[in-house]
Amino acid sequence: MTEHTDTRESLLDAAESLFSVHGIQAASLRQITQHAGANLAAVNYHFGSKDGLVRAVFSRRLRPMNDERLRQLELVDLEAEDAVEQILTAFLEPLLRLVSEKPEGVRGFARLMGRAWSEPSEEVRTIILEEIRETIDRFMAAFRQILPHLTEGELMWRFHFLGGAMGHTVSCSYVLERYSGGNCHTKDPDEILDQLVRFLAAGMRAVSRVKAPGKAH
Amino acid sequence: MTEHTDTRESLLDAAESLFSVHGIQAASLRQITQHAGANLAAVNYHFGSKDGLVRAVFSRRLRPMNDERLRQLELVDLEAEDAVEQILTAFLEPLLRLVSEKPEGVRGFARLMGRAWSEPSEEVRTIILEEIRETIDRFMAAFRQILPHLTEGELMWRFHFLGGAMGHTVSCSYVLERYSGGNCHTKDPDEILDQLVRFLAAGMRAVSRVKAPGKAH
DNA sequence: GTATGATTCAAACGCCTGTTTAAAACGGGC
DNA sequence: GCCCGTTTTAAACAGGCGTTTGAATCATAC
Repeated sequence: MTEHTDTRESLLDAAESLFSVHGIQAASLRQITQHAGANLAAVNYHFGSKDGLVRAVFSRRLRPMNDERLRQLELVDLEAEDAVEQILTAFLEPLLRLVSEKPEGVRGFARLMGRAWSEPSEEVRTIILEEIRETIDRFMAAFRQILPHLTEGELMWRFHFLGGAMGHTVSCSYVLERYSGGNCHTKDPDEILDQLVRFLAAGMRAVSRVKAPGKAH
Repeated sequence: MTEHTDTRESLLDAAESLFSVHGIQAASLRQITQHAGANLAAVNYHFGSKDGLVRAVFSRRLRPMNDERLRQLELVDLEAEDAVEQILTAFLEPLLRLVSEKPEGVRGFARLMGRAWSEPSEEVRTIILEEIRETIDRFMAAFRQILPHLTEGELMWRFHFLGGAMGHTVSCSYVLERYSGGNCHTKDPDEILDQLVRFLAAGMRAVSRVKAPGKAH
């Protein structure tokens, strides 16, 4: 019988944690296996290669996270005055919630996720993009519906900015923590979410470059 | 006589370009020196170590860029209605201009810069932070002056989001290029600047969490 | 020309990487 | 008891890394 998920899971946890601290490339299999209490060869046995491990680390969390995002999106009232805030919350909350999750490794994933957003490695970006593409399309569609005066290009730019602010926030808000001298509570996900939504909602609502801001073309 | 800046400069160019494509850690000295037409030992001779090279790559561009930012900030009319846009432009334009600069390596620096923002390596972040700290303080002061209703925490969060959107934009707008199917002109710095400023200005102006949005406390 | 300091060069150093191997240990079915 | 597929183990592999060395080359000053 296969499926002794014990060391397999330990490896994922250790990898997730170490990837988030040192970066994917810099975290070696020797570190990871030692941290997981497993043999060096275990990674290649269970995942085929380091690349396979990377893929597994992301897949494990991305799928449930994006499912949750879509679940929350379905509950949004697109007619409401604060529809923009509701959509943003649906997109951001499932990620930000991980920041304060109990096992340390999960918290690491949020950091890892934000950094992976701008990974140099084509491989990593491809993995994430495949996993997240449908989610992005669905959220873009929602924004398109409630912000019809925006051009398609504007919509994409703004979603791009949104992603940048989000990724930067989850991956290095600890920099802000040190720098702000106690003015920012970077450990409180509700605070982060509130600040992010407030900022991004205003940005999404900004007047269009084309002249007619209040009416669809 | 010392100061044969020929290979020294070639090394900086090659490093800048390769760092931006593969990441700092993944770009090897063998790649870099070969790309620069220099000997492997040249890096250690001219810069002492790979770390020294990294430091030099950043310093070469950061100082002039931040000088230009501060120069433009001095010209901003803080009484004007579009003061927020003016400040944002002063901060963003010097970086975005590099994206379209003529030598390929310079363009690379913008990408590198955006990615370095969330580098795992403490070393790299320290280098950048030292170089940029005064600039950040000056821009924060300007925002504080024209947005007095914001709390200190809110100001920092919003500047943090600003940095995230900016970094993400310069480091991986090529992803957007491929994904957008021609709707976004990611090669046109004026277009990028316009979209960014429009979005971020609205975000900076968003109502404060505390109840009094129009008046200072 | 020759001495001098700066620069380049090929070669090697020791270390760490991801991966592979073949043998050992384990664990339930018969 | 033994068998067999799964999992673990220690050891080695080939190759890349940043760095060091000491001799060769170059440019200049005398």
